[in-house]
Amino acid sequence: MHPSIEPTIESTIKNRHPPPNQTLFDQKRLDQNIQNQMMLDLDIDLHPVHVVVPTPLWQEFTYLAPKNLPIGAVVLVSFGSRLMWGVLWKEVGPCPHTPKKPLKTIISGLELSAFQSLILSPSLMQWMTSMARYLVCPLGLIVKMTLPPAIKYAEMVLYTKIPTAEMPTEKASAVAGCNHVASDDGVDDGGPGTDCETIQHSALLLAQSFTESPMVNSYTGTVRQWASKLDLSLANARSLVQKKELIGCQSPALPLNPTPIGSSEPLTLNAEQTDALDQTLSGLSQWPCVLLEGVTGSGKTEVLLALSQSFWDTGKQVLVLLPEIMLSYPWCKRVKKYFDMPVTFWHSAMSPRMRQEGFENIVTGQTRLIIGARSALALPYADLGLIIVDEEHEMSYKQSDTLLYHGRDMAVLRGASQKIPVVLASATPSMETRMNVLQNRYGHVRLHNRYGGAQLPSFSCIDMRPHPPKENAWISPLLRKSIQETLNKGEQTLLFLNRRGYACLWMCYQCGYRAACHQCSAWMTVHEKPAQLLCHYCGYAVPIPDACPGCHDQSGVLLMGPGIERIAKEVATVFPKARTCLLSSDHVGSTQDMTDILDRIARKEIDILIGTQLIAKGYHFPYLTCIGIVDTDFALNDMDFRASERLFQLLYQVAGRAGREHRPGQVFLQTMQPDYPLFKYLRHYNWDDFVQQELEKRRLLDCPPMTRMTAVIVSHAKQWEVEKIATALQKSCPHHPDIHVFGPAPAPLNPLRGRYRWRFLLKTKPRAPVYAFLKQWLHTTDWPRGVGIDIDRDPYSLL
DNA sequence: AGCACGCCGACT
DNA sequence: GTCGGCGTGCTC
Repeated sequence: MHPSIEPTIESTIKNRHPPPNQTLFDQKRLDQNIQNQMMLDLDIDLHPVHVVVPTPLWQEFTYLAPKNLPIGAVVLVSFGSRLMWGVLWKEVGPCPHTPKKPLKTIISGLELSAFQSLILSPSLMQWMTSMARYLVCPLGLIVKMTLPPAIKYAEMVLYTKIPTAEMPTEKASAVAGCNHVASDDGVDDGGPGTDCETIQHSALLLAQSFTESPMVNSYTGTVRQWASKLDLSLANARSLVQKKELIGCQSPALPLNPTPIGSSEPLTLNAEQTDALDQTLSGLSQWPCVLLEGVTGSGKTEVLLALSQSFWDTGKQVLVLLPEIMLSYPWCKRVKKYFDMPVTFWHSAMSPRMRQEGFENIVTGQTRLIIGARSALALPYADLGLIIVDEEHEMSYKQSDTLLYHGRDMAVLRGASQKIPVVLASATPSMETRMNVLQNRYGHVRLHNRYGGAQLPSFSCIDMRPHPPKENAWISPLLRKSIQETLNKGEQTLLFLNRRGYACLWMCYQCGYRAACHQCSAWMTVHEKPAQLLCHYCGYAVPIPDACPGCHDQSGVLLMGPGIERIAKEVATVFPKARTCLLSSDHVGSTQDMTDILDRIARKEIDILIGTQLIAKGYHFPYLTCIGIVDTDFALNDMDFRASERLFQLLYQVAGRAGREHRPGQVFLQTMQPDYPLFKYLRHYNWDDFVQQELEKRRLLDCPPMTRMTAVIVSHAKQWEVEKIATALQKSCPHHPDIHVFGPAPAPLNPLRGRYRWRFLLKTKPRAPVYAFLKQWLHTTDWPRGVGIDIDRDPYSLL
């Protein structure tokens, strides 16, 4: 049995799915076949093991596995009606539970035991367990992140090349046939269970003989990697395997490719950066995690790249986590500037081909720099040496695609589990990270100055009270004047307003009807570009009505609260000649759109940018010198305890876009409350004092980071069902001295997406046994269908 | 979560 | 008569 036969097993089984007029494939016969094949052909000892499959189930599933398969091996099993790749998690005792049916046998993993590169390390598995416990979710969901769906795991087999000239034919055939030795009964003299060891042993010898021979190219890779190395099509590379020119081999000892990295342009750091690099390196020997805090434009990225290089030099992989995939473009440009090395991207918007290629490169260690979104965090890296979490404070790290977790926190957890150093980078670190620094749990390195002597832009408030903004006049005369001056100088302006669309409310003059979302109890936002009313919470959209649905009046509507589209309209009338560009998630569909726009800005093809928080991130605009913050007052009334922190970070980041090179920048903040304390700190970029008073405020309110919180959300399509369950839960709530349960209370914005939600809020002491508490409370009874119980650890949104 | 099975309405 | 809706139940 050659390893290349392995995918064939999979496809054979898949082909057994019911041909049109036949009954379903006979699972029992299939199992028997596999088992027989294993027993007869290979005479392998089987034992019961738990395999964790990527499903959201709390049960454990027991299979029979060959004894030589290691814990952590990635294996194919038949699960229900389909085949799934899972992880051989643990061996189970001689007498596990008594299943009604005979246990199924692992389908593959056997051939791979000698050749596969995919075996999860104990420390990775430990992190996965910790993560499942933190999230209070089944392990299967974590496995789903580590082994993403739609990856062809059967193709993860490693091959090495037999140089046709040097390799004697007999040796080659002996090598290629080494598996047959095992499958031919009687040839091998070993007793039961030794065959696989034989395979492994010969494979090992083989691998050694190759790597030790100077004549032989020791490159090791998957078929796909060979195809790209030899510049062949995948099919041609596969035929090399058929022709035995590529033969299965064991994963070589890491570092795989300690080849030096070419550099296009030397990466030179200034004195402050060099100092920061040294401090970070020494900090990482002291703390598991170091915060690199640098003002916007201080050249953090260069410090991080220099740091990464020291890990690449030892063959280690570096993972850079970004809150938005859009940010990978500026990062990639910076990398390409200094290093001539392959970069692997990992995010949700990748094509299946890129995904497969990237996964193979990550797992085999072919790539040493991975730039990715949160989802890249759980992958089974060959040899991860450093995790960088850029823009550490970004709340978008905590978003729920499938599971609700904070990318930064899980990165720190993985670092701790696997002894991988973690660097958090930000100009405006979060209160949580700040707190960890204050408690001496993290190291702290600062960059105080902008790179190349650039200055932070001057910051001034424009008091809007004397001239309150009028309909279609949201830009104050002072700001207008400044924009004009900037235009005259041929420089760029950014108008910032964190409100998508045209207006945030559609309201009838006559009867006061306000357009609301049917599913979310939220007002519909008026959009112009696709002309529609849109719910920002669930995406429900309707055409803008011609007449008021309430009173059928056609005379007119009031559009309350300007969005950026409306500001754009005002700009068009005030500065008709200026070239403008709208930047929000509604106007930028893809990474490509974003890179196009960023390039246009860099080429000075745009004079006035009008954008939401999308532009506040980490972009570099050399000609941007004037920033107008149109309105932030709405944010001052936010009930969320993190509102001030968020606003400060947002405005600080927006301000950081200006005056990045030698042109000094100016920021104008329009407000009705110029005396608001936050603005006082902001004007002087006084982050430290802001943090101090903010932490004091949190202490008084008993809020994070002084205390930990967990939200438990009960949801159902019917209002009274939720109330019933919430009340029942309140009664059954256990008691623990370190856990205080508040609620239940109906969530704000009820219903959301057609579901009613009630919330409990748990405030807990640092070491409180939250997992055990929640398991006992919520998982002891089976809830009726339609009931949702969601747990949000360290919630960031109170919605 | 998937996916199959199962039991009722509108169609070539 | 079937195609197809989604309710229910299972996955070693």
